[in-house]
Amino acid sequence: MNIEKFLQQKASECVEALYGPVAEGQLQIQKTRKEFEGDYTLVVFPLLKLSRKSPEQTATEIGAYLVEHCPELRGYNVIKGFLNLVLDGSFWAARFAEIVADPKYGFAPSTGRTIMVEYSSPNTNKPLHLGHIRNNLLGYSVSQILAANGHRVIKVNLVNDRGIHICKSMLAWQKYGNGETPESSGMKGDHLVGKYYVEFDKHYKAEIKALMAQGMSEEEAKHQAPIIREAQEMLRRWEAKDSEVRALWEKMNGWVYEGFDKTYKAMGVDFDKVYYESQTYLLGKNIVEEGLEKGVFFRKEDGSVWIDLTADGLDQKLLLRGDGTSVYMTQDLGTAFRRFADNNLDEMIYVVGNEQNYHFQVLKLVLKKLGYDWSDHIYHLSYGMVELPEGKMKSREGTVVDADDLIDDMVATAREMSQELGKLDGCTPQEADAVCHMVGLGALKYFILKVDPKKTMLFDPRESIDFNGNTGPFIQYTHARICSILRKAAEAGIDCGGEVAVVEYVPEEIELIKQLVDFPAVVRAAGENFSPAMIGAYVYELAKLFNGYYHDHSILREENEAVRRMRLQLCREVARIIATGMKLLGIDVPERM
RNA sequence: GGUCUCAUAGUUCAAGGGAUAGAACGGAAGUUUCCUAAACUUUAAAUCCCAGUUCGAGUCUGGGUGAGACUACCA
Repeated sequence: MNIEKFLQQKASECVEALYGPVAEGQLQIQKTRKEFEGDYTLVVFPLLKLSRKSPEQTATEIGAYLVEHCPELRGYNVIKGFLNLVLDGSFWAARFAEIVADPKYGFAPSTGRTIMVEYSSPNTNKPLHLGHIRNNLLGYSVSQILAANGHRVIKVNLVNDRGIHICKSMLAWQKYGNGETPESSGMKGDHLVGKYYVEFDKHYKAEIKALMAQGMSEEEAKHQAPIIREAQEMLRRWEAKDSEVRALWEKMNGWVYEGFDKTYKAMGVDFDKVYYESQTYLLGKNIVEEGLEKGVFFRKEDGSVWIDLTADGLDQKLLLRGDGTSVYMTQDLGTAFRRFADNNLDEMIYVVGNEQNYHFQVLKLVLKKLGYDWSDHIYHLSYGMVELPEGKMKSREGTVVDADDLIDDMVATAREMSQELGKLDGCTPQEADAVCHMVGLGALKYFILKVDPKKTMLFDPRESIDFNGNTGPFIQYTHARICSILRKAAEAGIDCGGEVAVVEYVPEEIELIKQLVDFPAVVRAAGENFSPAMIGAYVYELAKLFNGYYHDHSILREENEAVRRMRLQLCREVARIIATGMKLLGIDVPERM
């Protein structure tokens, strides 16, 4: 049950009886801040116009009325314009019993809505880096959260597998690779291809420099450098379906996919459907035709097609080149159309960095102007860049943080710490590996997801990600501790099933129950805001509350059997919600660590 | 130049117009004969500047300052 709504209803009846009709927004129920006594607080300032009395007097009148007419309330106190309400212990016992009885606690019933989430969308010319990690973790987590909110979610990846940048790697490999393969070099496929992308750039730069030394302008040199012309020729051959180029393309992309699969697997993300740009890049031309017919687009003398968005505060935007070939926007129009038509989508979410805000603004606007109402159901989940202390990552300057390296580092750090603390002494090597992977990735994922997606975040590789404090491992540790208690209880043959025993709760127990009660509302809010960070903050708070409780109160040593049983049940529910919440972030929790 | 985003302890992050701005790391000081000390407790430390709206502003509005992104017939 939603307690805020419940109290709002009660307060509404009360105020109506005392002062007359009230509007919805005038009744503000919020959780009472820790430093005051009470569970929920009614802010009475908005009601003063109705009551025509002082804040204190109004609050006192409402409080007295509520306590008299609402058996769930045990008492109230007034501080300035704030009416703090204290709920009865039996009320919390009832809420707790509801949670225990609900195996799908926190999950909403099916909404019947279908939402597609596109994320990852890598280029196949270089390995994944830290920026991709944020994208992947966000996309996966948001998908989980939306599913928990009752939506049918289709996770898709649109792989950018064609274009001049792909040809650059291919050409460099052909020229300088000497037939090197992932097997012969022992390199992961995506890294091997990435190496040749860098190699291309090196030669390209050298050629530009040489041409400029001969007196050519930089601009011209960039166009005239033989290696770039060769790459462009390769792209033309690719588009003409030249069998030799296509074979090379397939071979090298195959290496990359093998590498990506490993990275995705290590990160624990997956997709329901993978699109390849080589198969979608011709889409959208019919939409361009349609736009021309409708007079929404116009053609310039050279044959290129544009839309004029100056009236909307934007610029003119190219939609089709003069030679009839597509640009990014063309295919995005086409794929959006195709996706809505084929999947009967209610919503389409693009997890793409905020550097493409402009692109998505245009995309939505163009579709809107064409009369497609579903453009309102396109949402660009625009996340901020991950910056290094020196600023933005630049692949050409070698300042990128490689995804595989980072994951390996995190797992290695987890292993070192575990060994230092002697945490995994009784485990088999397999169990130890699994825990180190869980903890290392938990640290990385939580570190990234706890930050509000839309904000630019900073990552300092020199200060490695923490394992103490507001971190993934802290939460995982809390879970492991609870599991340990439950294990010991089971070994001792202590039964902790059955009805929730109604007993007096200590304040820390009420706090824990309150936090558990909030879970469904947090899941809903996280879904509405596409914000894994909200789940992270919630689970951290829950873990922190539990650690304080654990420190001060004995669970297994409690002598009163009913109290001990209640405490064990509380432990079990806390562990369950921690695990559930972390799952929504894509983070696994260990049973021991 | 134009459009947009951001600005909170030394650092990294929180705060649906509400009370004395929360955490964590780092700093200082403590806690283990007792369910895992990757824990717990205590402590010092912050809303970029100037106006405005409001009973009430970190939050909304205007102006400034600073940082970043975008403004390709690349994707």
